[in-house]
Amino acid sequence: MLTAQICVNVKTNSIDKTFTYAVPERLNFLCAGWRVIVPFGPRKVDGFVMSVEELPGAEKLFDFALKEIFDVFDEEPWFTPKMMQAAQWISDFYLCPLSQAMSLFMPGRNGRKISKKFERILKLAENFSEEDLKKISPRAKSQLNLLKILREKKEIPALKISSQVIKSLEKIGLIKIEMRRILRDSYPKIFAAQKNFDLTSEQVAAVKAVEKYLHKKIFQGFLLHGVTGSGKTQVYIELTKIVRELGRRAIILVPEIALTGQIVDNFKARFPDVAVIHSRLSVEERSDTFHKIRGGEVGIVIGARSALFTPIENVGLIVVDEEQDSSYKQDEAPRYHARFVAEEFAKFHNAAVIFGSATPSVENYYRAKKGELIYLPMTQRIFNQPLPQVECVDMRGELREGNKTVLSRALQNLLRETLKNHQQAILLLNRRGYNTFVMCRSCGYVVSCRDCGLSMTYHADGKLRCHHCEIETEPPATCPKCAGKYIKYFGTGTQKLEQALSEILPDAKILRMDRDTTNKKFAHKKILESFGRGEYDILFGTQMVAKGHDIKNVTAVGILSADAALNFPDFRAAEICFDLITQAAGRAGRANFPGKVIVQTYNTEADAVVFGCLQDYESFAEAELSNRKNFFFPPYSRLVKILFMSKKKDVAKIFAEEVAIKFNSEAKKFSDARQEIFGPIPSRIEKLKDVFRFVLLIKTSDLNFVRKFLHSLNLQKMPEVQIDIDPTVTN
DNA sequence: ACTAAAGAACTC
DNA sequence: AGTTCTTTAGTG
Repeated sequence: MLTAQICVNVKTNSIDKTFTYAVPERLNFLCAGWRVIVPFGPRKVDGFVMSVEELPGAEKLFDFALKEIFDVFDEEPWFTPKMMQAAQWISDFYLCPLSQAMSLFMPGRNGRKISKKFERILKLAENFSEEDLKKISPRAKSQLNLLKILREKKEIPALKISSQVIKSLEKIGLIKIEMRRILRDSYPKIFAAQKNFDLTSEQVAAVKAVEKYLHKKIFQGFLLHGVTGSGKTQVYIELTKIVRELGRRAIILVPEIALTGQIVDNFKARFPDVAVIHSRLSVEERSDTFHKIRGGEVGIVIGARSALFTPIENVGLIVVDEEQDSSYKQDEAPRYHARFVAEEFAKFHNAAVIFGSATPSVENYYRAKKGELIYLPMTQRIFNQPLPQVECVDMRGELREGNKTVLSRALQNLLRETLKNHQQAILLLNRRGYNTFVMCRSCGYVVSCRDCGLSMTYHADGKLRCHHCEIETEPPATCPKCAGKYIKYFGTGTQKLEQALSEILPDAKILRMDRDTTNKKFAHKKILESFGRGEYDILFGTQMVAKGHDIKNVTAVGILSADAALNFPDFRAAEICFDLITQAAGRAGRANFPGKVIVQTYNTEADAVVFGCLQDYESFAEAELSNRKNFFFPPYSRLVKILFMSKKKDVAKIFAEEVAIKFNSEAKKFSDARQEIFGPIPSRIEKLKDVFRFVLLIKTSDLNFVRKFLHSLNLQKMPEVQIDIDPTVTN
């Protein structure tokens, strides 16, 4: 009997095995990779064929009757062997069900039918000859006309041709009709020729270093550490050219596609076969892109982290641009880190992986120092532009001297001067909304979200909004706790900054960019283009103003609250703060004018601020590494976060305590490696929709041991437990 | 003794 | 996840 191992796509953790199904005769062509529909219990679900084998006497091997596969989903296998290998690896490493890992490789979460658009194409019949023209009555002018056009153009869409004409010509066998799939692509083709500048010697060196490995077709990781404006993109392009000439393909990962329009444009302008993949594409667009990739028409895939999960074959190069960016981590299951997965995939493909950044993650910097990654430094900006001059302003001093606004006097002066010189400025304030929290002056009550307990932000439309779950409420007129009337609004968000700017600089044309103004597709691009054309003087907003664009006339940058990032209770806070300062500062003075940057802070002594203002990555990284070493944080350890949930507070906590005790005793018995377990502690979001949440955090130098331990307790199968390997948020 | 509700087991 | 089977708690 022909049987198949099927991974059923049901949304649950408790199933992590395949099921054996009988393959009916009419589906005897099935092989690994097909998506199918199978009966499962009382219902029908979609599933993935993991393997097909002839099992003689299968009827007797099981003490139940095998069910038959019901139907197929597509016209061809959906998963390539590489995709299945990769999914299996993700499932094993991140302790998630295989079905969940497989679902990453589909345009939508489940295999629902996706509408495909077809058009009818007219062609001349193969045996068409000049003689055939005479067969047609001279009165049938439209028919003759069509044949003549087809003789010239070989094919045309049927849409504009009268159906009667097509019918009669097809009837006598002079033309044929083909169906062709229309592939939707919302990215316009770019034809503008890009100037090719001569590479700097550092760029040449970087390209040469990688090129050796590209030719050898073996795995190797690289850290391309280039200051902002050093031309990392050009290095990616040169390497992609080499890989394409070798007949292999490239994957270029960028943090969030909306913020990185320029990299897409640069690639599209130079290569004819670029596909763009990211989460804002519709399922249909993505499905069409998959189809193109599967057909081998695509040489380069650019996109956010999900661009790793396409049917691309024969990959020679994977680039992870801005590798330190936290958006590479998926914060829902499967909780993979695209930076790590990219490296693993590069191993599968015998490809080179390039991590690029102006401020590398200290993890990768450490690996580069050890020689695990080949270090490619680029310290010079192209055209030898000087790095901008950075000044640090202590906001405690401003307050003492009577300036209560969000803009220090130094920054106000810089903005005035910039406007006077007809140059542009960028201001970064990493909080959206109007006021960042609402508090009762009498009892200190802070209005917080009913579901997740985080403080609510007041928005200019008069609503309070939770920035975690986006729930909306009306602001209370009196305190819900003590009924007091003195409800006050504190903290400045981008909306309030907008008002402050228009008061301080009434003549300036200002443009806000944050999540609230960039909801629509391509809104980022439109805002940046408009600013780039000089239609505004000041662009201000959240961190998205600091990323991935290059606007020539920007000479001033203000970072309004550099240490807001520092106050997050997270071991990466300093790194994020340093990164933010460097990114923002890098926007200034990229063309002919030297830039000036003002960093406002309440914490002038912090390493991240001090070295950030000095633009001294090495010193910062060394200081940070020594901190990480002291506290046994990555790269000196790896982290595993386990979240326990329950409607009853004690149940979650007690279970977590039991796991912690068990871990300690098992670790003592079976592992010599250094490991520490913390908790249970209440999660940052202590209670979400009536469910209590407790966290255990494991620091380990033996990740395999921890994974085996969790597996032995079957924690990955429990719906009330979430496992996060290499978490970015530890609470 | 009986019933309703909560938990556990199972899905080829 | 959704369904069914099993155990437990609640009722008079």
